[in-house]
Amino acid sequence: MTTIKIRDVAALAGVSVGTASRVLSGHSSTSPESRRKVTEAAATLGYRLNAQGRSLRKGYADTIGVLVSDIRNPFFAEIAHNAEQCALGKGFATLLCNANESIAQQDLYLDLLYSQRVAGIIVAPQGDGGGTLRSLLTQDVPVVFVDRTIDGADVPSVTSDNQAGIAEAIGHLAELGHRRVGVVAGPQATSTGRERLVACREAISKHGLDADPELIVVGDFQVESGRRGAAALLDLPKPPTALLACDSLMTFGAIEVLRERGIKMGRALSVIGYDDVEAYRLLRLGLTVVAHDPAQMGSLAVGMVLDAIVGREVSSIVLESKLIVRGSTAPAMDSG
Amino acid sequence: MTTIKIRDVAALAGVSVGTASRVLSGHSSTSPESRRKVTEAAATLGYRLNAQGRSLRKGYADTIGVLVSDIRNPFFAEIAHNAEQCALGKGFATLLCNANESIAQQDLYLDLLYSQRVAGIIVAPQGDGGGTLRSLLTQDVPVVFVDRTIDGADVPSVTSDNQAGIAEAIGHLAELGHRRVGVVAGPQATSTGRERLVACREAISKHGLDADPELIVVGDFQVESGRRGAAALLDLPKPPTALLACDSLMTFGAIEVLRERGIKMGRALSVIGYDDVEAYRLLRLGLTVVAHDPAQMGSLAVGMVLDAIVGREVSSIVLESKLIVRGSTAPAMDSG
DNA sequence: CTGAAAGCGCTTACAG
DNA sequence: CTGAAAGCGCTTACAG
Repeated sequence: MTTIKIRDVAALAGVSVGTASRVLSGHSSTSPESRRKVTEAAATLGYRLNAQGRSLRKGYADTIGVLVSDIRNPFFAEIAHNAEQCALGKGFATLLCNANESIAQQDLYLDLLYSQRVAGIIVAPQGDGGGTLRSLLTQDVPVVFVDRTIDGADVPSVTSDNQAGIAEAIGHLAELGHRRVGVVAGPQATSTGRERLVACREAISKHGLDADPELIVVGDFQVESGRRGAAALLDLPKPPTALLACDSLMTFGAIEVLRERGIKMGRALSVIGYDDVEAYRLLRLGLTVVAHDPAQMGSLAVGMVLDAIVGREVSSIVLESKLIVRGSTAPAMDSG
Repeated sequence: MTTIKIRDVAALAGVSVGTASRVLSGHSSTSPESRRKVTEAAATLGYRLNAQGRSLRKGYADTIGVLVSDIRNPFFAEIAHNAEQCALGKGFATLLCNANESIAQQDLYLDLLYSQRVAGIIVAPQGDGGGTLRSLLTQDVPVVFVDRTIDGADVPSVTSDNQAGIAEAIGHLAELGHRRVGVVAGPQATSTGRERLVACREAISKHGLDADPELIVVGDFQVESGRRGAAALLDLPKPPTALLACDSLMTFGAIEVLRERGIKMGRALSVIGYDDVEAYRLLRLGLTVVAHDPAQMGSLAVGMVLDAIVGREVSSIVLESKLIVRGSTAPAMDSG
């Protein structure tokens, strides 16, 4: 069962391969008669295009690459899902890749996507922009950053206003009378991790809250680090009266610890989570969160990369990020 | 900035393209001297392989395709993640695609994967095996089904023993004295949806439970259908005393309804969920579940497809599926 | 160990 | 509208 190629279709249809190609790709002008014959022959033989051949000749493929940092993270799953659906609507298939929060794996998949000559790449990057990422940017494939950015890289991005969301969150806690706010920060190898931590420090200082460095622990955007971070904060000689976790997975971890210890959110401890993911709703614990919009990020990123592909100028977009107050934050109880 | 090709590397290194290719792909024998020169030239120029060219020539790519039914479903995200990591360890990059529980989209991506000439395809299929799927099976690309199967298709698969898990679940409820068990079943276009529903009916009949057809509602493996299904069951003139939802997303939906209505699980209503996904742990509501192992499914599927690629015989695997009893199931309260 | 050459499957100016 | 031919970037027998 040798795989059949356009030459076979042309032979059966009694036309040249050129004509067969023109019919099959639907581009140039063809006579109704050849259209009929070629279409019929292709159907009879079960012809299926070899994309390698086409792309090699055309110099690019009708695919875009989407590289997220962690496909099991519901926030990124949402971005990926929306990007993919949106791209599909515009005639581009998506190659979805998972960096698994590893720079080495990010580089590997970036290499893969480039070597597949995808028309464009959407990536939630990590690291310092060295390695494959840097060299990729010197190639002529459009790249768009989503959610995260790389310092100094001249790449259009769609991100959230981390600073504003965090400022609101800390401001809210300050208003409620909290002085010691514990922060489970994200990895400093990511722009979101850094920006949110900087914003925390600024807001803490601005409101004159306790700037004890012990109140800040750095996690890695994974559930387990949220657990460890929250536990460490609670075990402090002088524990915080409020907690802020800087992504959804770490928020999950933190909440688990509270549940295990029987600590009621909003009473003994105020808690603010990050990313208003669907799973929070299920918890029905009325979690106050810093919310932004992964679905919109995904769609906008696709729009940008498609614009870039056709050579249009694109500029970065910063989406809103805001506090949604629910029941998990409450006035501070006097701890001293 | 024209993209540089192997010819440029060869020129700079002062060797033929053949030698350059041999060095770069690391296959055939080459002299240390040419290795040095070519490697250096490639580095200097920032050469990056064009996978289109290579695959076209070799007839296949070092990639496998993984097509899941819904990337936002944590169960499939887990399968996808493990498959991808496992494949990477064996030197294969993964092209992850999302059918979004749509047969049309499944076909589209199947087409894409085949046209990319991936070395093998892992798919959680849906539908009757018509369309692209059928024609794909006549091609010579190895296909492995994961989680789901297609009736009559001669394709190796790694699945869970749905029948056993469901039998245990219903048996457990029968033992607790439940007579009216409500079932939120999965879509009948999927093998898992069908198998689980059949198993429910069998077990209900075997234990002499109430076989009222109103007690069975069919959903689509999405949260919203779990909500609707559970609501419909609870609104029955004679509502069930126990509920079984046949996948994790529908379980989420059902739980939401219970929470909204203030129904305590395990007291007023016994509940059994499906898939022991991580998110359940967070709920800390002690959900009794039918559990199976998506991570293992993903790894095993990769092993099978790689075996098939090198021409080894592979046979289907059925993994265990079992009931984990927690607090959400309790003896039936007399409702009459 | 190496070079010259053919060819993987496709598309697209170029003539006609 | 159509055919013949070149060429996309790579690998691999084939000689040497």
